[in-house]
Amino acid sequence: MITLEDIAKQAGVSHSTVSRALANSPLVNATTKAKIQQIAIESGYQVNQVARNLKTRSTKTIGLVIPEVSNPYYPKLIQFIADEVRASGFNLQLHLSGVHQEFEASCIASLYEHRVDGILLVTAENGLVAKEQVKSLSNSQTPVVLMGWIEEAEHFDIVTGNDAHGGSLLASHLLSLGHRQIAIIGKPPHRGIFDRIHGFQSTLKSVGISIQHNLTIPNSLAEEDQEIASTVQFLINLPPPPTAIFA
Amino acid sequence: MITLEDIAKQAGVSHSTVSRALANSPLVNATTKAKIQQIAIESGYQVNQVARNLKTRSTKTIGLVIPEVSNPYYPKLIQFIADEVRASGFNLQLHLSGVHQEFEASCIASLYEHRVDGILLVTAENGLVAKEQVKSLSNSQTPVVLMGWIEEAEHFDIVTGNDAHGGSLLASHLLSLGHRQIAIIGKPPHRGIFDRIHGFQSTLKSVGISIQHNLTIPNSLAEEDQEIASTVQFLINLPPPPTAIFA
DNA sequence: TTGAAAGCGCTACCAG
DNA sequence: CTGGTAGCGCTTTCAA
Repeated sequence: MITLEDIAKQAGVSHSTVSRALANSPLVNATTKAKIQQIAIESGYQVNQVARNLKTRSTKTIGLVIPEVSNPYYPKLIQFIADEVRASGFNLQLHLSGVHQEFEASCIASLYEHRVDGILLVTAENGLVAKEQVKSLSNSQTPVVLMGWIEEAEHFDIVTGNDAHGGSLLASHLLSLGHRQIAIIGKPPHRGIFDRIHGFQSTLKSVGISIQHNLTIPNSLAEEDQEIASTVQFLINLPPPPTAIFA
Repeated sequence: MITLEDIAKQAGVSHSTVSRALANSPLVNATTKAKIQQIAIESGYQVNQVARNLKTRSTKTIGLVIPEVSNPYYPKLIQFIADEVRASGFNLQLHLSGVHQEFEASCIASLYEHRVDGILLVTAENGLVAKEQVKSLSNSQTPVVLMGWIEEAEHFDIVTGNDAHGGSLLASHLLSLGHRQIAIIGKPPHRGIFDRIHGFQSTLKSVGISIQHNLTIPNSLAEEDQEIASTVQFLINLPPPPTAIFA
């Protein structure tokens, strides 16, 4: 492995000068700089980021913890994050925390040990599993941002959708169109949907519309496309049928 | 950031001893060791892998270069690799080289700079873009394994499917079933399929069956499901129709 | 069983 | 403009 020292010898200067030259510092004589850079290229020198990271106390890498990758939502997220990270001149350390986030804690530990400059932690149905770790990390220097479903946001930095508000907006929209007989398909399989339905229903209630249970179809009856089709059929055949369906 | 030295002070020993104790070395007095480990846990010490990597000249991480992640094949690959890497106690540094592998070279450079212990390079339709880099890497200490389509394997370590042989096997199978009128759907959009068709056709030829061009449907006519359906319809209506379709 | 010391390759300070 | 030197935090000899 070729080092700064090797180049220094070849160029007849000190390794400090080489370091400066390769960082394109204006403190180096232009001729010397050119010569050094030339030698560096010819010899195929590649800086040792490990040493640099140790010295500068920064790794220019961010850690991404994501449950899995078979759910197509995650690859999309990874793609976006990876592009952004590269564009900013950072690196990505990827850890899969497992479908049930069973490795979440060890992923975080490993990333901290590698002194990544920041952690992006994507949670899933189980919420934030390694809560204590994240807490102690935020007390340290490492910034952590959570994405996904988090039960209690506490003092964490977090990016998530406001599902309840979304549901509420939907309800307002339908109400403004004059709908009063509104069916609901889908029972909460996980938090986000629960919140959406909850927001939807409470807005309905707030204007005095009571939830009609015969119009509320639990999710278990509407998992497959086919079942959804027949569920819709059933709703339409009701006397009177709903004028709108929230699904 | 808490270091070995901090723990050493607290325990009243030297940092060398702490290092040994945390590595569970038998050279350390059992009582001291227990005490040190206790302090380490209480203080929340986490080893600095950057420093360790510099000293040991090994990073326990492998670099994965993959074109993109929207093609569902790649997430599957990532999942598998990530699991294996973790199971072996390694870390994963992920780089997306871009749909057309436009970043392949810089990905490899970055991984080398980080002194990863090995690189897994997945190529796509463009083949191996950063050929020179890989060559010089294999001359260095960093092992590189290529996956995907590679035009010339040269001296690289490579894992790939034998598409031509696969096509040939398919042909033999159909022949053994007595088929002689065999249609082919799909023109090569990329190398693998080209090879498969080629292997298929040469096996056909080798037993004296000439390729019937009216039975060979170019891919451009069969990209969408719908078009494939009508293509099949067309083939079946031929006088005489093929008895088998290779698609 | 322990500590002192060297050194991984780099950056950055301080003199000159 | 340049070199010497210190030191990032760790592992690993070498002596004691």
